[in-house]
Amino acid sequence: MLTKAEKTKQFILETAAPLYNEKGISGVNIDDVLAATQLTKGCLYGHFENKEDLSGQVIDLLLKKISDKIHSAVTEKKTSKAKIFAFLDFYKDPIDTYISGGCPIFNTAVDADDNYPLIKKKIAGVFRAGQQDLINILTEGISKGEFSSNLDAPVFAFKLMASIEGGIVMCRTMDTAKPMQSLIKSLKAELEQYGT
Amino acid sequence: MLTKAEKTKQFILETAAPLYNEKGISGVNIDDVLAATQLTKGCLYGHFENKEDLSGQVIDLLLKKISDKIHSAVTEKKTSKAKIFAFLDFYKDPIDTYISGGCPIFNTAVDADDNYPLIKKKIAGVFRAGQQDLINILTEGISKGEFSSNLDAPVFAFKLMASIEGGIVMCRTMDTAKPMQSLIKSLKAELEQYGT
DNA sequence: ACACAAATGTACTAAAAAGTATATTTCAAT
DNA sequence: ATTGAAATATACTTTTTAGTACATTTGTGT
Repeated sequence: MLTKAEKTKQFILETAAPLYNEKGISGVNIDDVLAATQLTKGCLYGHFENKEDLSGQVIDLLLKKISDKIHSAVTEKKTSKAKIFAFLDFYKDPIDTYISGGCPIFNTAVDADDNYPLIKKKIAGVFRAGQQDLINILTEGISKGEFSSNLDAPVFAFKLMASIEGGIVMCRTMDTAKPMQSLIKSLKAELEQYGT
Repeated sequence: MLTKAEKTKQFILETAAPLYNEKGISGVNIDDVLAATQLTKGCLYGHFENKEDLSGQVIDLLLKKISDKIHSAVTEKKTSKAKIFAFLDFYKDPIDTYISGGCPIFNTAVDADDNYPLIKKKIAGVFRAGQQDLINILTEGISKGEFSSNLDAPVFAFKLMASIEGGIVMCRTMDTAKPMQSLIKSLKAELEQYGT
């Protein structure tokens, strides 16, 4: 069973997560976290050494949550095509996102670039892992005859991720989900061109 | 002729611009700007009311600079295809960007979302204008017979922007320009499918 | 139920950042 | 060259944010 302290710590992390996703690392301050959790400084600093410690653990949680969620959405499908489609559909609503504030991977990537080299490295790992997952799915699809071998898996995997992530930010800024639907359709159609 | 004060103000804005692009609005503090410009508070506050005023004007400059630069890179080409290619090539080096720190439009978009509604609106305008520019180019290409009328201009324009912007962030995070080259090639090939 | 440790709250200090008052310097018109 | 206004520097105050010391409360094994 989880001890009270462990529960509290987890609660702080979970509560701070959307805050960090919305405001960015340097945009969040301790008082924001205290207000959101309704806890006090003594309590917070009992669980985290300092702000940097808190930030690091919140980012880790954010990245883990979204990665797991995507991974499970994808792996529950059977065919390669269905898996790729599931990945795309995961992002179909860029306004009301899994964690409030957009895609944490991308938000943190922009935030960490030039500022937090350690976190930047983590995100790079997440990007690489994500791309590799997609490459594996596409490659398997090719070897099973689902897709033509003309499909360049690494390039298409990158294109999928880049356009989805870019699309989310654009849609959020313009306050509309519509272009995202069209984008996803277009990417699906692009993949189907390689269908056999 | 520019008065001394106008020159100084411009100098502050130009010097602060890359700082803002790298660190984000809430990541920059006045002392950073003073250090970069080698000026003093008295001078800075002589030209700007407060930090918000400075931030607003810096962001405006960033957006104007990049928009102008892209616009001129595109309009100097003659055919629609060459224009689109010029747009893509503009972003071919995501590491060493026009203004240090990546694409200011995108960086600011992520930064402003959830935090600075006013700036968010400005970026939305920039996105819309950019998309419209691309749509016009594509539509003209269709009417002139350069591209098939099967090409869905708004969707493809959005796809171009989204994937480019997403690609920049991914490349910067992973510290490699290569995927960007492949992405651009792929987008060019995609457009050429509609060639007549 | 008790005791002790773990967890949390309160009230503070320290540090960092923003902003201001005023002195000094520099520029540009006479 | 002189003078007044504009521009800039210096030295401060204020505000905000991070962090700490210690008192109080709460949970848990005996």
